[in-house]
Amino acid sequence: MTIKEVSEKYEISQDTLRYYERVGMIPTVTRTAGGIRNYSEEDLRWVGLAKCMRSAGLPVEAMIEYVRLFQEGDSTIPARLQLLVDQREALLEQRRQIDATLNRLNYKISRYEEAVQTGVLRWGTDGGSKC
Amino acid sequence: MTIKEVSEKYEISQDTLRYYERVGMIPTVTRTAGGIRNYSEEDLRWVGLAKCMRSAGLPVEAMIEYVRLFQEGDSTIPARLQLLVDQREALLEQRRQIDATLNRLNYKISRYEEAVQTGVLRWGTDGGSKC
DNA sequence: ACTTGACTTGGAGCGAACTCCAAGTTATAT
DNA sequence: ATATAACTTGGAGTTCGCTCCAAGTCAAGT
Repeated sequence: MTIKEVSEKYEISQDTLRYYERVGMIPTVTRTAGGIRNYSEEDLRWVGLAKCMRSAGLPVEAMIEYVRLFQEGDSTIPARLQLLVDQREALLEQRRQIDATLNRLNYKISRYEEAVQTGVLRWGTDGGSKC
Repeated sequence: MTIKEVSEKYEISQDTLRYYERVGMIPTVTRTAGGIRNYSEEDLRWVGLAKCMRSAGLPVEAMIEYVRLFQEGDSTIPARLQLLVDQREALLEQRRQIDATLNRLNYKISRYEEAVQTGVLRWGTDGGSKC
């Protein structure tokens, strides 16, 4: 699969695909004899994983480290597990923050909807929101 | 309340507090006769709101726009409502991404935990994860 | 053989959100 | 009165994650 096709399939720019490879966020991609990228099934799985992690906001650095450990072989399995657990914890924390902010946003939105209806904007000190 | 106290209370650096004010993410803070920041209750509420929104990853630009509309008065209430609704939608989308990534991460973690126990790393094509 | 278009690398540039610095001013403690 | 610490502004610098560019190479069609 060419870089163009991968770019379209995953909605990632060609520049970004090359960047991911360059910094080690995915392992070096298979090439043709002429040196042109020819993504294999496995390459595509790495692209998919990279896209997934980035879309949730996990740092590029974490993926780089994961790929590095992966390439070092089975002895790094415990380290990889630890890394994944750490990143999961980060995502759970991020989700808690989002939920707290959603609560606050929902409260404000309800006040504003009321205001748009009645013309009166009631101002609690923000509903005692925890965030 | 001095900038130092606010910085400690909200765990935001003094530089960041000044930056938020400078770019308009919070309205201009009350000053003493000598020109030193003396955060009022209302100023603190703005700081709290800014911190909340940023901790969830909402763009500084959105808060700047919200503050701008707020200062323009009641005629902007519908616009503010719209802005808040848009930001809520962005957060909900972000949370969906996080959940998809958590699913994938949980799957991988379970495989790795198994591997650490048994010494065998079973490799599905990633559990058919949707992300 | 030649043109056209897609691809290559290396490196520079960019927007977001801080973060740091310099030079000067204000408040506090002796 | 004076040293010291905390504050002020304006602007420069940093990090992250891309994104763009230049100069050159490769591949496909005529």
